[in-house]
Amino acid sequence: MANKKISIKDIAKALGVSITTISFIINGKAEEKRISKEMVKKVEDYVAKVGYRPNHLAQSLRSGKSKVLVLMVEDISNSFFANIARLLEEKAFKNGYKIIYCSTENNTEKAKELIHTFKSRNVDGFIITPTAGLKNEIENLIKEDFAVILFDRWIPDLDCSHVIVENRRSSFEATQHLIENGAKKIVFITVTSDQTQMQDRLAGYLEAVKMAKMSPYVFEEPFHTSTEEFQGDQIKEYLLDHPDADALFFATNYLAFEGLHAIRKLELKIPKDVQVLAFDDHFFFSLYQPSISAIAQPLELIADKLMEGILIQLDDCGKSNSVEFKVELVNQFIQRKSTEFKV
Amino acid sequence: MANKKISIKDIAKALGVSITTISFIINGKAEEKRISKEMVKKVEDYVAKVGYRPNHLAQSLRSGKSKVLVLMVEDISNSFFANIARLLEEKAFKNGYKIIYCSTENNTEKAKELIHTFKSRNVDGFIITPTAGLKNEIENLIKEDFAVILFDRWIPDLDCSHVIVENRRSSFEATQHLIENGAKKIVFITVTSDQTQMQDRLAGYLEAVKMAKMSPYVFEEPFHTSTEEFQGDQIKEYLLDHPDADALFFATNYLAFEGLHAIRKLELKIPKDVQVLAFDDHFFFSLYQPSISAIAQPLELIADKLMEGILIQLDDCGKSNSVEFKVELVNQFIQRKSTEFKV
DNA sequence: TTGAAAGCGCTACCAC
DNA sequence: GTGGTAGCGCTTTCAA
Repeated sequence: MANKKISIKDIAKALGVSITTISFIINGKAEEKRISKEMVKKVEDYVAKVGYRPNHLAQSLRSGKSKVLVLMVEDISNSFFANIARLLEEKAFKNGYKIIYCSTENNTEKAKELIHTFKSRNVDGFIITPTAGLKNEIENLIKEDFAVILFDRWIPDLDCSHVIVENRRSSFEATQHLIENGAKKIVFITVTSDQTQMQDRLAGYLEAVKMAKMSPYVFEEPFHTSTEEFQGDQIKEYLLDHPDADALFFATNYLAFEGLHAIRKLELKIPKDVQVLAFDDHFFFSLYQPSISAIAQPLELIADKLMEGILIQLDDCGKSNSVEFKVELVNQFIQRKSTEFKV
Repeated sequence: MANKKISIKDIAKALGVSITTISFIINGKAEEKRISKEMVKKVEDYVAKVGYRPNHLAQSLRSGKSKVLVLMVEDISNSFFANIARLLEEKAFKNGYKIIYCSTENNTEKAKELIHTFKSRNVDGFIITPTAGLKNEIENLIKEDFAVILFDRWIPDLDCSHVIVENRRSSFEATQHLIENGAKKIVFITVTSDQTQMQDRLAGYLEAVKMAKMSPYVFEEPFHTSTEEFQGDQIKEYLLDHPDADALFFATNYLAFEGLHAIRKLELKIPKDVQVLAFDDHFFFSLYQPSISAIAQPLELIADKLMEGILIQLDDCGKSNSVEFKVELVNQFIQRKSTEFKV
């Protein structure tokens, strides 16, 4: 059991057979290469007996393929990404691929470094939540015929497969919902970011507000992701300055958590004093009291489409660059107590 | 920019220099090998110009090392693991290592398969939340001189480095806290699992209850992890059968979420009707109303110790097996409103 | 039906 | 100071 490592060569020696033959058998090409049944059996038995495992590294080096996909997300501790990761891994596994994840922490330099590392490890494909700074790297990946697919956001002026959701539309409709509920002053709370999904969510809000001839109120926090402290003091200050705000629309769920802290500190009642709504659902929202309305992204479907999109590229290796795989999925609005119609 | 891939050989040809020399320079051995300054400059300039990147795959194949560590957790979408993952990644990066994660989903077969895959990809070390079924695989990893460190739980009868927390003690003290608050019937809610951390948490509870001459009440759900639905109906049934339960101690935070659902459905008041306490803090607990007391594990420290422990093995390559690195860290009890002293 | 051998890109020993 | 070359373990073409 502790035989350091047994290679194809050792087997060849032990069995007095050539390396080639063994390689064929191991790779299921026995039929094709018309190798005798006895030979196959002999080799297979021996392989099973010594517990031989081919060295993937060497296989990759030789073949240029690795059956490994990389998932690069902004922050793996964000529940949206963590869930996508889990779903993707499952699906990849079924298709014979391994997934390895890593977090870019929205650090373009780190992301570049990671991309180079993985490139030189012959991974077959990349699933990425990109930052704008990654445009060149991604372009190169495509040029060099790696399978690439983006999600959550995409990069303008870059022709690349992606899976996103209807950010603008959902945001628009959700805002209208608040308006129908009687909101007069809706504040959109977001972070500074030029990422497309954030821009689209904002756009949807602005559009709905404009259509209702209301004034827009946008509060923008400095960029951060979910992992920081959720104290919400900045939002609290904003609300103190805008005591007549009667609805808050949070661009992400972690912003909503901060907002809930702020609301609590100010002892505001939801939805009586303020309605609350968030983009991107979280199990938390159904448990909080009152429960929080949210726009739920179709996680399972996103993962499905990502696999589908990347497999297309992986399969027809080479001519893939022409493939158009740009998917925009529908979200589901989940109304809960925080936006209940005011009687 | 789109030069498919440029290898060390191409450089050698272009510069009329030998491969060896280039390899030395690239690997910072120019000094040691006393290579002339001009030569170094010539090569470095060219390397920079063409953007040459060494092929890690080939390096690993040759050297047997990869500077990659694998983090295998039960479920990456569980916030505890996701946070550890993020912290570890950061620390690994600083030490020149890459981390790749994967989820075992508590599936021993899948975990074995993953271990084999990574072994044959020459990863340098494994950081694992093991299941009992993994004992053999882990033993082999150690025999084969991979760096290995376990966390969250460990495997009895297996001599392996690990980083865990004081489960039993924290559980004991937390139970006493409930008793001091006047609880007469404390229910410990857990899942069926022989994992050491779960057993220890249970043991701590039992000990404290026994010492107070109270009867233990343990409700055990079938095993599951955080990703399922949080409806809490089983807990609700249990509580209906035990209407006099006046304190609930949840062995994990996701169980607490289920419990909170149940409590809400039963319209019980926290802490008046039932006190609530959970092992493993979650940002949710400080936001929920009333806020929920919890035993917080020292995430940052866990990640630190894991890196420290695995680096020891990585550094003194070979004789590492004798190293004893078994750490048990102290948790922090965070009292919140859900266990406030009853007046 | 099987085998020899080239070579993926790199490291490192040994020679000059 | 610099270069030739033998592999790391595997796939695959070509030959026998």
